[in-house]
Amino acid sequence: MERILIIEDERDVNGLLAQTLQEDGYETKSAYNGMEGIKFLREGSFDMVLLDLMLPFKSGDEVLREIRKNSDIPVIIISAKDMVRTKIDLLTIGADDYITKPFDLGEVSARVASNLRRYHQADSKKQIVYKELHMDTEAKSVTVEGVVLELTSKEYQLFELFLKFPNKVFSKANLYETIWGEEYLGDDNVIKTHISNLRNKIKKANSKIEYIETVWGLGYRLAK
Amino acid sequence: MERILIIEDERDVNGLLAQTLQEDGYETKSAYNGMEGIKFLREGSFDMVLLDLMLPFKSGDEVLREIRKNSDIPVIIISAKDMVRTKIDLLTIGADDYITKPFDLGEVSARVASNLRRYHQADSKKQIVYKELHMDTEAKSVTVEGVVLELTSKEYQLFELFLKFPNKVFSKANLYETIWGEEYLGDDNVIKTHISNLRNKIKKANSKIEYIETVWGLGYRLAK
DNA sequence: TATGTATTAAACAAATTGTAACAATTCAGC
DNA sequence: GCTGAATTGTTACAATTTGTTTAATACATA
Repeated sequence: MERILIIEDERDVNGLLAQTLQEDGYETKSAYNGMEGIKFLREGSFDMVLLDLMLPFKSGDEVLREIRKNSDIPVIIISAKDMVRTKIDLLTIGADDYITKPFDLGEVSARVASNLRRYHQADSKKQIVYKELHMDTEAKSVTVEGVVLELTSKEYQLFELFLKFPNKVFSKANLYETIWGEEYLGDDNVIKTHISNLRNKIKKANSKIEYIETVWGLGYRLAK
Repeated sequence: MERILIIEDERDVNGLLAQTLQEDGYETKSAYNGMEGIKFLREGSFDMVLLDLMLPFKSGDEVLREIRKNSDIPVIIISAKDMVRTKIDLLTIGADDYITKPFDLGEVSARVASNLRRYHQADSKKQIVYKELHMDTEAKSVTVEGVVLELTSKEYQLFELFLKFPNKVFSKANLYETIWGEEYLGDDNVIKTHISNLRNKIKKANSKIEYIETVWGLGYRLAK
C-alpha cells in the first residue's frame, strides 16, 4: 500500500487530509511540525509528502530542502492562497506540485493520485508493462503473452504513444501530427489502416485482450 | 525535443540565452521583436517562451496577452532589475515566472527546467470535479458517483462546456455555434435532443443530482 | 530487383446524429 | 387558480457520419 506523510501543524486540517486520503486507500502518517516530519521520513519509507509551508520550529521550505537531500519522492506543498511569489521558488527548490488553502478535497485526491502515478512511472520509463503486454522502448520491441510482435515503425510508434499515456484519448489529428509531424488535413485513412494492422498483429499473437480501444467520434486510446 | 522561443531584442543577450539553453539540450528559436515572436508562435509549436519586457514595436506585456489568447505554455519574463512593480501584474496577466537582468545563467537553466517540469505535470488541471461528478478532459471520461458515463462526442462536448463555465447560461445559439461551429438558424431541436439524452444517461447512472438546469427562455447551465 | 512498408481505394459495418411528430411543462394574462 | 400559447422534453427512426477490413498500388531500402 502507498504511504503518505502529512506535515501540517493545524490538527483539524491534518486530520481532514488524513481521512480523505485513507478513504482513497492510502496509508497515512501525520506530523505536526517540521522536525517531527523529518524524523518520520528517516524512520519509515514513504511514497509521498504533503507539506504545509507555515510550520513551527522549522519552516516548510527548510523541510523541503532537507527532503531533497536524499530523496526524490513527490512533495506537494500546501500554502495560503496569497503566497504567489513563493510558488515559483518552491518549484525551483524541488516541490512537485502545490495546493492552495482553502482546498477542495476532491482536488487533493486528484493531485495526489496524479503525482503518485507520475512518480511510479518515472522509474520504469524504459520498460512499459501493461496487462499481458511488455514493451521495451530502448529495444523497440513488444511482446504479448511472451510472443514477440513484429511491428513496423509506424505501428510501433502508435502503440508506444498509447502506452505512454494510458488514459488519454488521441484524436486522429493528434496522432497524425505527433507521429507524421505534418499538419493533419482530414485524411484519416492511413491511421485507420495502421490501427487495423496493429490490432491484427496483436490478435494473432494469441492475445485475448483488446489493447486499442475506439472512442467513437473522438479517436483511439489504450483500452482499460 | 523541447523547443523554447526566445523573444529578446538585444542580440548578444538573445544569443547568450540560446547558447545556454542549447547546452542544456533544448532546441531554441530567436525572435528580435514582439511581432516576430508572435509570428513564430503561430507557425511552430513551442514548449516555452522567454520574453523580454522592453521590446521594439510591441511591448512584452502585449505579447504575453497575445500568447495567452490561445496557449497556456510557460512564459518566463526577463526584465530589468528595477521593474519590481510590474512583476505582480505580469503574474496576474499570466506569466509563469520572471528573471531580472543581469541574470545568472545557472539560474536561467534552473528556472527553465522547473517551469517545464511543472508545465508537463500540470495535468491536474485537466480534472474537473463537481459535486459527485468527475470529468477527465484528457481521457474524455465522466463518472457520476463512481459510475462511468458512456457519452457520445456531442454529449461530451456539451457537458464539458457546462463544467468549464459553471455559472454561465448558454443560449442555444451559443451552444450551437461553439460546438457545431456553424451559424445558428433557430432550429433548436438537435440541442434539445442531445440535452435530453445526456440527462438520461446521468439519471441512469443512479445520480440523484440534476446537473443540467434549464433557464427558461434563455438556455441551459450547470445546476447549482 | 526483391522485400517489406506505407498509402490509397473501395466496399461494408456500426454508431451517432438529426429529424419529425408528439408529449409535457412553464408562464402570462385573465 | 384556469387557460392556452410558447417553450421545452421525449421518442423512434432515417440519414449521415465514422470506423473496419481487405486488397491493390506506390514507395523505399537493401
